[in-house]
Amino acid sequence: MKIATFNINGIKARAEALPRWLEAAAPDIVLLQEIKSMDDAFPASLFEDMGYNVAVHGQKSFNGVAILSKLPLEDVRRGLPGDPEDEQARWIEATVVGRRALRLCGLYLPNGNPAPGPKYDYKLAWMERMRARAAELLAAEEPALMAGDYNIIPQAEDAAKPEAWREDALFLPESRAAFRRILNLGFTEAFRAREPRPGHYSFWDYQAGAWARNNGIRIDHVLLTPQAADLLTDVGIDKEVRGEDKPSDHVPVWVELDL
DNA sequence: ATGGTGGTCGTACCA
Repeated sequence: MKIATFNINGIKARAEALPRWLEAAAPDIVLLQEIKSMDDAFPASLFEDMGYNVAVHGQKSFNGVAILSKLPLEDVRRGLPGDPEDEQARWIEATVVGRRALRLCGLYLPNGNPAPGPKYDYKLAWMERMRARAAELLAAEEPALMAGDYNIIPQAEDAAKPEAWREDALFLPESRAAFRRILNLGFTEAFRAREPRPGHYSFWDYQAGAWARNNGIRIDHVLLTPQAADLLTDVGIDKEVRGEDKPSDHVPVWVELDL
């Protein structure tokens, strides 16, 4: 079962590129971020016509996450627990059942810039809430994954020019430590586990010819519980998508699970 | 050399 995460940077702007990639890559499940759409404006029928079930947690103009799945989506939950006053749409969960059940968590972690400042405080607080939910997933001792745009460059080798990110919220030591606090609860970072070599990126800025210069960063990640990691057979980044017409600034990152 | 591009909404904000 092929499960992908893809920050599409606006569903309206990606109305051609996203279906094109779905046809080519044929993922079973896709966790989408930055749909920048309200629930009722999301073109669910476009994907339903391609055989996907659709669950949306939308927001006007900003953020927004969704799940496309060829398997039925059960027990859908929207929003990251822990702060009832947080209205930003950055978290969605659902369960799919193959040979066994898999809990899916799709996330769009706050960017946090500029740091320091209130946006950075929000990022760190959000990550602490995520850590609590992550601990619950581990305690269940079942296959589960958390995939999405983490807005975290885990290590220097995950950036073409790490020095350029030294003071950025995506690479600050406190950001990376918060990411490790989640990871070190017992998750497997799927791409790193299967491809330890540097030079693999999932985001290239639209500005300053970043794609042409391969000035990228790896910030889209798939974290697996041990029971999901047992099922991992392959990983990949579909970087060629970045060079096609009207691309997102992110590309799909995927895992293959023997589910 | 502190620029540059893109999406969404609406003439500003976010990344």
